Amino acid sequence: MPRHTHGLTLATDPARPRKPGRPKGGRSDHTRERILDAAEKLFADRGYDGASIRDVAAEAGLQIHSVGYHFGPKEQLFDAVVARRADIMTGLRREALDAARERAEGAAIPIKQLVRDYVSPFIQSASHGDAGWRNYAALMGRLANSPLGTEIIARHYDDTARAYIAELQRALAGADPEDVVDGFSAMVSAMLGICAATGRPERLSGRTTRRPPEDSFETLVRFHTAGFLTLTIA
Amino acid sequence: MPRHTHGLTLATDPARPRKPGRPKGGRSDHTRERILDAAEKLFADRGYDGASIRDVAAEAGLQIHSVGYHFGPKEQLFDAVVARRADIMTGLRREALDAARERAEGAAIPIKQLVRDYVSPFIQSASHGDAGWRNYAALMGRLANSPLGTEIIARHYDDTARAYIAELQRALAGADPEDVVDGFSAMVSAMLGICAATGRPERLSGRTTRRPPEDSFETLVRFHTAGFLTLTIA
DNA sequence: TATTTATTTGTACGTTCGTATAAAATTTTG
DNA sequence: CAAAATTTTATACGAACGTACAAATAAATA
Repeated sequence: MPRHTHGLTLATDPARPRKPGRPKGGRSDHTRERILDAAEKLFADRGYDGASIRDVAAEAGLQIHSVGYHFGPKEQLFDAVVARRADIMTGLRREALDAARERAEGAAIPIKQLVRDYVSPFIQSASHGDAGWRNYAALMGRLANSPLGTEIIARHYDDTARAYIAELQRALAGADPEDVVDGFSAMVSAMLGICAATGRPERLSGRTTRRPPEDSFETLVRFHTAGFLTLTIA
Repeated sequence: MPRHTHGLTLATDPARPRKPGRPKGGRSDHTRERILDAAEKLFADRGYDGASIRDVAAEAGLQIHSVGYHFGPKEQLFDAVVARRADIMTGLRREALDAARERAEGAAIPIKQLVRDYVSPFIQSASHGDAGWRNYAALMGRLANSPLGTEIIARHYDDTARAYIAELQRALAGADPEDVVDGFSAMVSAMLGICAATGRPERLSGRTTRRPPEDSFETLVRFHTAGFLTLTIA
């Protein structure tokens, strides 16, 4: 019977092929992680429709049907790819928000702190994480303005996004709440753009090598903090 | 012999089917515009790989091969869709830049003016233009972080983008030029996000109806102008 | 009026797509 | 050791894909 449910474990050795038969200890997580890594890479490079399940299986060194066996239809695989790291991302953002609330002792959290806390986990992962994180960052950029993408993003990111927006609105008491949402959306778009590695910044600046996302981090924080602060002066 | 070249004309009656045979006055532009409109809509809704040439032909009320006859391979059709309105967009931005230069009389152009001039044509078109412009805006949002998309964007938008960036760098003399490029990228991302109609702003703000891009325009200009201005205070 | 050119229609080819079925292989369970 | 459960391999199916070819039709040209 297929298992379309999953629990998150660490990826292990991604190179060794597997012989048929039931594995020891009931752990097929090894294979599952391999599939997710391959799908993450291919979805990032070619998009949802551009990457085929066959390609994913080949990239993972498996037969076609193994993918469907573990994750069901393509859309569920896609969701699983997004969900895996979204859970980590959301955990870090929630922690940071809780810590900031404690430090503020009932007062509003400073804007700069909110911007930094939301953006930092993503940029740090895209800068210092493994290749998987870089693929994930590129994938999220591609997803951002597509119908299927925003549906999945909504499922995994919107709750935390709303929590940050609520704090931003509190800190920007005089501002139009809709403007704050626009500012938040701009911040997220900029964050994704910095990590997406499209090559456009290089083309626009005449650079030959890519500027690491980390180097843009402080600029992004200051830029958007300043943007938010002008929203109060209506 | 197929004609894979084109000249831009106005779209005409998009509903009447066509009988075979050579049209009067050598004008097949009617058909070409119909195809571009259909492709624009479907590429925006489903992405490059998600929209098939068959769907495009059906949407335009034509047979499959008419599309290939007029535009050649799929990628050339895609480029033609982007190019059509990119030429208009670039024209407006160039005009605005020339006018601003004249008004500045040799001095640096104010940041707010540059932001407004670059963003305004796109947002105004997405707000007040016909359905084609709204589809185009959604399409550009989808393209932004994909390899094929950025390649095509580079071809049709980068020259003008560099001209604006040069003026921004001049107006922000103290700032790191790379930071200015980051700011410009953030501005473009925000512009696209506002026009993309993904439904995410509604979900994040609890709104039921969509906020028209026009209502976000002044906010976007102020927000990003403020962001640019902080780049000088290193 | 006869010929050429431009555009559309209709059909077809080979490939790839997502998904399904069947069987083999190995561990776990009783 | 036998039976059940799990995960792999292998193969297959109908549908849809991008592209191409040939024929038909009507305007333009001579």
